[in-house]
Amino acid sequence: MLQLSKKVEYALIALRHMAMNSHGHVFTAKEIAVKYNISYELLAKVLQKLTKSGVVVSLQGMHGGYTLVKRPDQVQISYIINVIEEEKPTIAECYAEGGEDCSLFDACTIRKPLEKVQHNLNLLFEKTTLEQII
Amino acid sequence: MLQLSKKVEYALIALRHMAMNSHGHVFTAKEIAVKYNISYELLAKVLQKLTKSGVVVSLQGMHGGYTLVKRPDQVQISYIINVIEEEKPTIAECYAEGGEDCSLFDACTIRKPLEKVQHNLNLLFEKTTLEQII
DNA sequence: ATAAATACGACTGATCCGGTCTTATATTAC
DNA sequence: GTAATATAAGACCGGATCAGTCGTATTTAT
Ligand code: SF4
Ligand code: SF4
Repeated sequence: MLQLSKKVEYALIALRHMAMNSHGHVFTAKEIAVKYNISYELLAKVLQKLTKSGVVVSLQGMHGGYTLVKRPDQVQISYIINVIEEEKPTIAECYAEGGEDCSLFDACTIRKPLEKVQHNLNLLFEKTTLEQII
Repeated sequence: MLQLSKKVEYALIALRHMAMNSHGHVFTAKEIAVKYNISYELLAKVLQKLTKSGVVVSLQGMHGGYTLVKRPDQVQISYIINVIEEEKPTIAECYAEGGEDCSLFDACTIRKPLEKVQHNLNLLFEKTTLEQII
């Protein structure tokens, strides 16, 4: 309940790892997975998503790997979650994109008031960047 | 991901319903379930938990039901979640009570920094009370 | 006695999620 | 040009969680 998924945690751990060390350095999925005891295949998929979203760039082939290309203070946690989960973090399905198919939608009396909570959650995850977790 | 469970939503809807109407009034699980299109049995279990935690009191037998006994501004959402889920809302298992059995615990580098986010989430759910969603 | 309500635990089906496996492709070293 | 090493991408699986249901006991007003 309310918890970040493992994939998001792995993304944050990997990104933090990259941010901590010299910028421009290339890290392989394997070395990060080993260092932090993360499933290699899973981490690889996470890094692939981060690549597609432009947070890191990848180099294929031998001596390949991933490089962080955004400034840590420009990488919002909300963005990472959005990239990995492929949806924004919401406290109820009706706040997600096109999520008006809750059967209670019309009768629901808490949707409107909870928008404030949702908004505050957005602010929290937006103001928290990679830099904060270094 | 990050979403409140249906049970928590049902609790909030029911509590709001009670708070809106005259204090001291007795509401049955059935009438609330019908009004908001919620599974009766599920709502009943939710109200039972709220009873055990002292947010409402129950009257058994005919003409029984539930009555809100706390002032809306005294009922924190964090408390409701805690009661219904039987655990505090956390963004990672390691922040839950006795939740140090994450296999990454030692190697994890984001646990410490994310405490701040957890703390802010706590504040958000604590400062949000039933009164805010009326 | 009967009806109407809460109390409580067992059960079920669907969905989600962490993790694995397989195959393809790209790049470098030799 | 072949072997080695890396990313890319998608299929697959087993366990856990969760919304919802059911059955049964108990309480209380009429
Ligand atoms: S409409 Fe109400 S019940 Fe449905 S998801 Fe939104 S808040 Fe929850
Ligand atoms: S220790 Fe790290 S990986 Fe484990 S639950 Fe806490 S934050 Fe997540």
